[in-house]
Amino acid sequence: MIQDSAPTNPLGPTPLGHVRVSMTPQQRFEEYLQSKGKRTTQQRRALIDHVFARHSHFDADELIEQLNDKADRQGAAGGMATVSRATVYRSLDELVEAGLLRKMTLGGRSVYEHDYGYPQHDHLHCEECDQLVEFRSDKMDELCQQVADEHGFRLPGGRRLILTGVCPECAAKRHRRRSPLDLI
Amino acid sequence: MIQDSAPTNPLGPTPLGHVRVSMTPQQRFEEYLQSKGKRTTQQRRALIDHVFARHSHFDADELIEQLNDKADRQGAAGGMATVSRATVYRSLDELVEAGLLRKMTLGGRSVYEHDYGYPQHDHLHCEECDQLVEFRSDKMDELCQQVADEHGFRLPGGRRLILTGVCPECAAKRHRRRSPLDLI
DNA sequence: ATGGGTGCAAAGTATTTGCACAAGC
DNA sequence: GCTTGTGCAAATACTTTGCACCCAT
Repeated sequence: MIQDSAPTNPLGPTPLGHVRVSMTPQQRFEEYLQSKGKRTTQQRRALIDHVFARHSHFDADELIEQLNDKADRQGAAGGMATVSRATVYRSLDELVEAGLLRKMTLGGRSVYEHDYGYPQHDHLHCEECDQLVEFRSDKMDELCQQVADEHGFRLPGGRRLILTGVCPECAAKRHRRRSPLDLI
Repeated sequence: MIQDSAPTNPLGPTPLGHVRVSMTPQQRFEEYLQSKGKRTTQQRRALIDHVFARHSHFDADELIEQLNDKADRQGAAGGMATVSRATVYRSLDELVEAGLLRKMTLGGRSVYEHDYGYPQHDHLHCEECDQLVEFRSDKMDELCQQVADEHGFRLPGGRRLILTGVCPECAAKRHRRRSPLDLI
């Protein structure tokens, strides 16, 4: 389970605002599917609707669980398709290929976030609790580009930069563990 | 298989030089083992000798393969212990805990590099060929610290920053693929 | 001798794939 | 109807773990 930086407000405003785009993710996905001769299925629709309902980081397992919960809650009447594990993995690849999602690897598993309609940014990752915090820095943009240039690296589709450390909450826990006085 | 930036010269000078340390990695590991009441076994010795014989990035599988090759080549006479898969994984954890190795996750698997006697640095990672290039940047040091501070993150034991993109070689291949003229 | 260490094989975890059936177009 | 998509279950890749035997102290 990926912890976002504001886990108590999953439906709140996105941390970094958003970029104006002319199509909804749904429309863009449909366009992508058509251009590839692929079909618009109930599963693909259910998946993209769910994924773009809110801005958060997630992995395949969370998504599978959430989709199945949702389908269960709506019951047979809701007409909501269930989506199998294999289809979720296959669809996530398509959404990445379509430029709608961005994939990154964090401590052994794949984590996804919105790419379409969302600005370039980097991440702070807490290695203790897995929390993922987004940040923007113009200086970082420049510096990354400079470093990449020096080594001939291209950063197509935007870079992926992850700064791993320990978040404030976990740092506090660590400190507490080391200071028995707090327990008196 | 992890590609290092200078794969043709595995025994050459380390990319970023090294830091003077008062103990060899072997000595330091032995010290760590003793402090933990652990034992100096043939397997642990074979492993640390091999790992610190040259500066490179590696994963568990490569290490297992290399150790077994080495033991085979030396034959029964060489007295070189074989090291099982499980022991390699267990020992790598110990070397990380001892501060001798640094572990990072790259595209789904764990990759290790020297930490002891090696300066702080960051990595460029090619997402096509998995090549890993080290770089040093004072500006990056400052900027990372600043970003971390702003978000209350601590970067204990040195940060881990990975900049993912496409290396010069893979960028060239990509370009070639898109330019059929090159094939005429 | 004795408690930690090792090897083996089995179990986990995350993801991919082959194939028969279902469903868009 | 024809082809793509889906679900299932098996396969794969990487890592961890239980346990009986081994060996460093």
